[in-house]
Amino acid sequence: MTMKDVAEYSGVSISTISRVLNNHPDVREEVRAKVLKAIQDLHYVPNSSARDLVKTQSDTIGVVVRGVENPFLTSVLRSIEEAIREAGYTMVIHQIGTEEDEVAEGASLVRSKRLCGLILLGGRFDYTPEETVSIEVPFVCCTYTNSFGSLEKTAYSSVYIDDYAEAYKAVKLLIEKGHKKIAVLLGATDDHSISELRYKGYCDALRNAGIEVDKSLVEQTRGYSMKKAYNATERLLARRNDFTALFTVSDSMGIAAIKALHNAGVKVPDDCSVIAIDGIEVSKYTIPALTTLKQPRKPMGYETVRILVDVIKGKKNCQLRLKTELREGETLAPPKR
Amino acid sequence: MTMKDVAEYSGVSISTISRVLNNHPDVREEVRAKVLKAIQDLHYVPNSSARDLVKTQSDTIGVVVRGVENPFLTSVLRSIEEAIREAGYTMVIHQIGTEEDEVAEGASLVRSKRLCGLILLGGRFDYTPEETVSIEVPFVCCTYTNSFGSLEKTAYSSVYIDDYAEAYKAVKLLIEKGHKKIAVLLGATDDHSISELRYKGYCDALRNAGIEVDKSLVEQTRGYSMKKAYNATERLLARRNDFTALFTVSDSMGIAAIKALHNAGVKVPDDCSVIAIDGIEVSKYTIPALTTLKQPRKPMGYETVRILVDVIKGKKNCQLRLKTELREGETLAPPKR
DNA sequence: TTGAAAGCGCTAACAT
DNA sequence: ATGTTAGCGCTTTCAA
Repeated sequence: MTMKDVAEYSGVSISTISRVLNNHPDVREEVRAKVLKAIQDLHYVPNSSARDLVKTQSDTIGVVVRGVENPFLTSVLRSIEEAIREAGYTMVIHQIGTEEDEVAEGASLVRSKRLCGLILLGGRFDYTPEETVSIEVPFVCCTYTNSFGSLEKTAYSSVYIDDYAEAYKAVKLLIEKGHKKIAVLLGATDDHSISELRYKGYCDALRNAGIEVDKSLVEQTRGYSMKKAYNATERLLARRNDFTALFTVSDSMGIAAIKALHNAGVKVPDDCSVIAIDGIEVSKYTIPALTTLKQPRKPMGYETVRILVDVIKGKKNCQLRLKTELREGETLAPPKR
Repeated sequence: MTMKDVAEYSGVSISTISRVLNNHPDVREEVRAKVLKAIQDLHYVPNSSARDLVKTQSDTIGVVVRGVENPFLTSVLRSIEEAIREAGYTMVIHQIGTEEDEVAEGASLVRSKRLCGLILLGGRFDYTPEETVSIEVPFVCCTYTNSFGSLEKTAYSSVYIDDYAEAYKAVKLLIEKGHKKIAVLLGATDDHSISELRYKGYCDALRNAGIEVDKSLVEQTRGYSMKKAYNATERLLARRNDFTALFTVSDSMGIAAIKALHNAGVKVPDDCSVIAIDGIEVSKYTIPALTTLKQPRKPMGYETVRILVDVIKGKKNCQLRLKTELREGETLAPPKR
């Protein structure tokens, strides 16, 4: 079933079919109707390979995401998908594992599928100009920006929250409640990731309040699974049982940590307050509901696509910083001791 | 950057490049090495549109999923993706909204991308032969089967759990604990969906235990979001406050229901037991941890792909029924009253 | 073992 | 307003 079949069926040439398909103006209404009917009758669907081949670039935007199992990224992905569709583009998702490199994978995807743009959803913070040139098309980093890298501002776009400042804000909330012994659960303190930035925010919030950072209150999960967060909390508890508050870098970690605290007989929030960053849906329904700084997931996805489309159409690259909003749950209380 | 460039760079013809790319045997080792080097030097990546165009079918498997926001489906998707990659195929995901029709979308995708096979992840249970012929390639229903439809067994494949029997099992567990007033939370009782099947299992488990089905203990959420489940539980509680156990058709609903019960002062499991079906990760970490029948998500994804690939290669269609496994949480107790 | 050449289905420039 | 035709980059006969 090709354009040729449709052409024969409706008694016109294939160029006319093409014109109808692409909404070109110069087709007689009568002919257009006839062709449309033929397309319907034959259940004709254009071959996108042929279409992409002849236009040396497609209308396809690639999204490279490291692991769809992350519920936060999943919900951003959802809004990216909506936005791409609304903008009239097609999306192709490419999932990668923890070890794979999103830039290399993305660059390969661009060439292979002749993408017109690329979205990196949850990636490294330290790209170099050398590696990103290989991407060749406009790209935007979604949920993060090039904090540790050496990219020119004009070379990429990003939509992100200020991880340092937001973590600072979260910890400050704990301090304002009266907490002094505040533990933190994070991926790692020195991996050039979101964790490192948020760790800095944690440290500075403490220092600016005159509290010294105590390394034995810092626990690294070495991964983002709930299981690892649970185990890390157990390690933390084995070492220290006197902290009155806990800051976790993600909601998932927060939920797992609360469970570990609970199982160890530590009541949240009475014995220990907990605050996190993300604001995924399920953490509204945990008991107690998690207090968290909610990332604007929907705007994040929509703005990412808007900026990408703008850059594709010739506008300048830009970095857009979004703000979180406190979603009050039930995990905050003043310290008892 | 095309094969032509690589050909010129390495001083051979494009057919030779093609042979190297496709691992054809008759290429001199020396020439093969030269070509491979050229490909590396030039960072050449084949244009998949051109490749797909010439081979009238691609090595691409399409996955149509209704809403990635469903955490259960998301984790099945993850294993499908792994399995497809391991089998040497490429995956294209197509998300659809609640109102769209997966069969029509899938059929269109097949023609548009010349797919060699299709996976429907979470779809309707009532396909007719007339609509599925349009799919044209082998397809498998993942997480469900054609319980309400009229498809011949030879016309499709599926990998699923026995929703009726598993719901029966869940409710039986509650009955064995001594419960008699058992409420149920589901999407709808008559929508030809997973909810309807599980509702039947609920009814029969009660009847076989000599308990009459009480309609006022049946609450329909009319959707699968946590918010709707929460609100439905509130409606249920407003109507009845004497049930001692609750069966929910999904983990997400179960978590939301527990929250609603908790907020209404009903203690889980002391005042009310809860059991669900799915076994997603987060429900291990809620307080109390949800008792649930865990679906074999990983095997489900892998078996789906294995069967699809088999059918693509000429084997017969088949329906594979998997079993759940009880994951004991902390939401089951005998009734107090 | 290698090269030349004919399409795969489509778009767009050109011709009518 | 409509038809003819030259590719887009690749695979695959067929010839050498």
